[in-house]
Amino acid sequence: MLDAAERVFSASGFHGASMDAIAAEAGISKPMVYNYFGSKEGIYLAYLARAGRDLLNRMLEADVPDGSLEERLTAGAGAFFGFVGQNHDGWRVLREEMLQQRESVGGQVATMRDAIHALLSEVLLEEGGDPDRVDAFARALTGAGESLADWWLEHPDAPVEVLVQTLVAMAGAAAPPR
Amino acid sequence: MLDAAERVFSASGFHGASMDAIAAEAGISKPMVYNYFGSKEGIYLAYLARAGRDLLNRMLEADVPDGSLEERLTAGAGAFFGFVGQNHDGWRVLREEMLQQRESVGGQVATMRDAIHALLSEVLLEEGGDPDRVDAFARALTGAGESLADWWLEHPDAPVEVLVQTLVAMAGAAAPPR
Amino acid sequence: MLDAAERVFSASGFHGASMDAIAAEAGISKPMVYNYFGSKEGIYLAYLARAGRDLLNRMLEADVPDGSLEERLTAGAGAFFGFVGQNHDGWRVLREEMLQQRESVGGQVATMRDAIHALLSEVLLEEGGDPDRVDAFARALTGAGESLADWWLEHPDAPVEVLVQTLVAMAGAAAPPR
Amino acid sequence: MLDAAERVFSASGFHGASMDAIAAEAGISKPMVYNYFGSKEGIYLAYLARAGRDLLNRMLEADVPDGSLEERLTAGAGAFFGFVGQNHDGWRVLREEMLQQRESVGGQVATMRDAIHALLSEVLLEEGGDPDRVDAFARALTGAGESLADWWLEHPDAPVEVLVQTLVAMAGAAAPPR
DNA sequence: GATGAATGAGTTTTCATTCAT
DNA sequence: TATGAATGAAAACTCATTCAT
Repeated sequence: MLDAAERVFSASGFHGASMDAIAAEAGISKPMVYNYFGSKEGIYLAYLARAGRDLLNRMLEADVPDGSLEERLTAGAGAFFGFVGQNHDGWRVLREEMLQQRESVGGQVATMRDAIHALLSEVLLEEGGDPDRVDAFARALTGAGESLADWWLEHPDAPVEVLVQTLVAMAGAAAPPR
Repeated sequence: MLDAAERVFSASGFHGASMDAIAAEAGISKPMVYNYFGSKEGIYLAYLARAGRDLLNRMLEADVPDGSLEERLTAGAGAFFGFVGQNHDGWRVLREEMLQQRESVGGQVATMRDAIHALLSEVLLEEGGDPDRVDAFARALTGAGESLADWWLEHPDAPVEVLVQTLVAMAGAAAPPR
Repeated sequence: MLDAAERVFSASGFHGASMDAIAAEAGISKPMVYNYFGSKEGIYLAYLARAGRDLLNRMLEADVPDGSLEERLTAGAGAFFGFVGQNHDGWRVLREEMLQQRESVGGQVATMRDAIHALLSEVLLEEGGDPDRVDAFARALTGAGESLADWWLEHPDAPVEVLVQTLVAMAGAAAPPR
Repeated sequence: MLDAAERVFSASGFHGASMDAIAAEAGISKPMVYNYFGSKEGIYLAYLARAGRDLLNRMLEADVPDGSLEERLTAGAGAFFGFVGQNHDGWRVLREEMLQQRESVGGQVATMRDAIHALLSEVLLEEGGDPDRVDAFARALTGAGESLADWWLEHPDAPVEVLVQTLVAMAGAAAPPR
C-alpha cells in the first residue's frame, strides 16, 4: 500500500498525486486508504517515514567506526547510492520533499537528513576536520551526494563506483593534510 | 508582477500556487494575469526565463577567463551565492523546476542549467580535470553549492567567504595538482 | 438525470446551460454529473442519443408498410406529433442541434434525422413522388411538421387530428394524382 | 458594424460570439461597440431588427395583390428565398433566434414572423382557404419554407425554382379546387 | 472491514462590461 | 471621440474527504 503511494507520489509529486490514483494503484478503495492513514498527508508522512528510516538504517549499518576516513566515507556513500539505485521512486519522493520543505511534514525528512548530517560531521571531526567548518562542509557534502544521485537518475549507465569516488574525493578536501 | 509570481511559486511550488494567490499578491485581478501571460504555465515560464537569465548572466559576467583555477572558481561561486543571497525565492523556484523537469517547461531551465554546467565543466577541464569525471563532478559541485546556500539561510551570520572557500576547496579535489 | 438535462438544455440551449443548473435541477451535485457523463458534451450527447432514439422508434413502429400513402403519412405524422406533444423540451433540444450542427456532436442527430428523412422519402417515392424533388420535399414536410408542433403548443386546444390532416394534405401535393 | 456582428453571430451563435470578436471584426475597439449599442443584447437586437426589416420589406414589396393565388405565393416564396440566398449569414442568425426564442429578445423576431404569417394568412383567406384551418396551415407553410431554406444552405447547388415550386405546390393543398 | 456514491470547496480560464486617459 | 487596461462574476472541471450500506 505504501508501495503504491511511492509509485504515485514519485510519478506525479505530492500535489499531482490524487487519492484516487493511489487507491487504484493499490487495488483497494479510497475509504480504505482513509481508514488506515486518515488523510493524504497521513499516507505521505507514513511513506516518508518508511523511506527515511530505510535510508538512514542502511547508512548506519554500513558504517565502520574503526575504519579510516576514506573507508568510512566510502562505506557511507556506497550505502547512500545503494539506496538510491534500488529506490529510484523513493529517492524522487524524498528529494522533492527536501526541496519543498512542506510545513505540515516538517521534521519528518529533516530529521532523517539531520541524522545523516550528524553522522557525517562526526566522521569528519574524528578524522581531523576543522571544527569551525565541519558543519557547512558536511552540508555541502550531503548536497553533493544528493545532486550526484539526481545526476545518476539521468545517467543510469554510470557505474556507482564513479559516484562514490567522486564524493569521497570531495570529502578529502575537508581534512587538509595534517 | 513576476515578483509576485516569484513569491507565490516559491512558497507553494508550481502546483500549490493558485492564480488567485498570484493576482492577489500582485495587487491586480486575475484576468490581468491572463491578459499578460495567457495561462498559469505562461507566467511560470516567463518567470523561469527571467530568473534563469539573471543567474546565468551573473555567472558569465563574473568569470575571469584568464585567471587561475582558484580565481575562476572563486568568482563563479561568489556570483552564485550572490544570486542566491539576494534571491532566495528565485532559487527555490529554479531548484524545484530542476528536480521536477515538468514536461511542458521543457528546455527552459535545462538550458540555463546546462550553460552553467558547461561553464563549470570547461573551467575544470581547462585546468586539468579528469575528462571522464568532469561531468559528474560538476554536478556534485553545483549540488554542494545549492546545499551550502540552504545552510547559509539557516545560518545567516556565516560570512559568504566561508561558503565560497568551502566550495572552492571541494572543487580543488577534482584537479589535484599534478 | 437526463430528464433534468432535458429541461435545462431546452430552456437555455447548449451554451446557455450550465452544469450547475443541470446538477441543481437533478437534485444532485455537479461532480456526480461528471462522474456519470464525463463532461458537458458527454451528458448532451447522452441526452440527444436517447431523445433521437425515442423519436425514431416511435416513427418506425408506427409505420404501416402495407398501407396506402395516406395511411402511412397519417401514421407517421401521428407518431411525430405524439412525440412532440409528450416531449416538448426534447423536441426543442433536437431542433436546436439540427440547426447548429455542433461539430463535436457530429453524426448523433444527423443520423436520426437522416433515418426519418429516409423513411419519409421512401414512402413518398414508393407512392409515386417525383424522384428529383423528393429530397427537398421531405425536408419541407418535416419543417411544416415542426412549425405545426410549435403552433400546437400555442393553441393547445387544437385537436391533433387537425395537425395530422394538415400535414397529410400538404404531403399530398408531392404525389399529384397520376 | 452590424455587418461585423452578422458574421460573428452567424459563425458562432449568440452565446458563442464574444464582444471581443465583434469589435475585432469591425476593426474598432470594444468600448465603441458599447457606446453605440450598450450591451451584447443591444447589438444583437439592432442586428435582428435590421435583418428582420429587410426580409419583411422584400416580401411586402414582392407581393402582387391583384395576382392569382399561385402568382402571389410564387412572388412571396421568391422574395423569401432571394433573401436567404443573398444573406446566408443573416438567415442563420434569424433562424437560431426563431428556435431559441430568447426571452430578452422577445418580440423582435416574433413580430417579423407574425407579419409574414399575417400576410400569408390573408392571401390564403382571400383565395378561398378554409377559415378554420388557415391559421395552422399558414404556420405549416412558413415552417416548410424555413426548413427548405435550411436545406438549401446544405445543398447550395439546388436551383431556387425547385424550392419555390415545392413550396407553392404545398400551398396549393390548402385551397382545395373550388 | 470494505466500498460505491456523493459533495464542498477550490482550480484554471473566459467574458461582458467599465474606467482612466 | 476613442481606447488600453482593468475587473466581477461565472463556467467547466477536479479532488480530498465522507456517508450509507
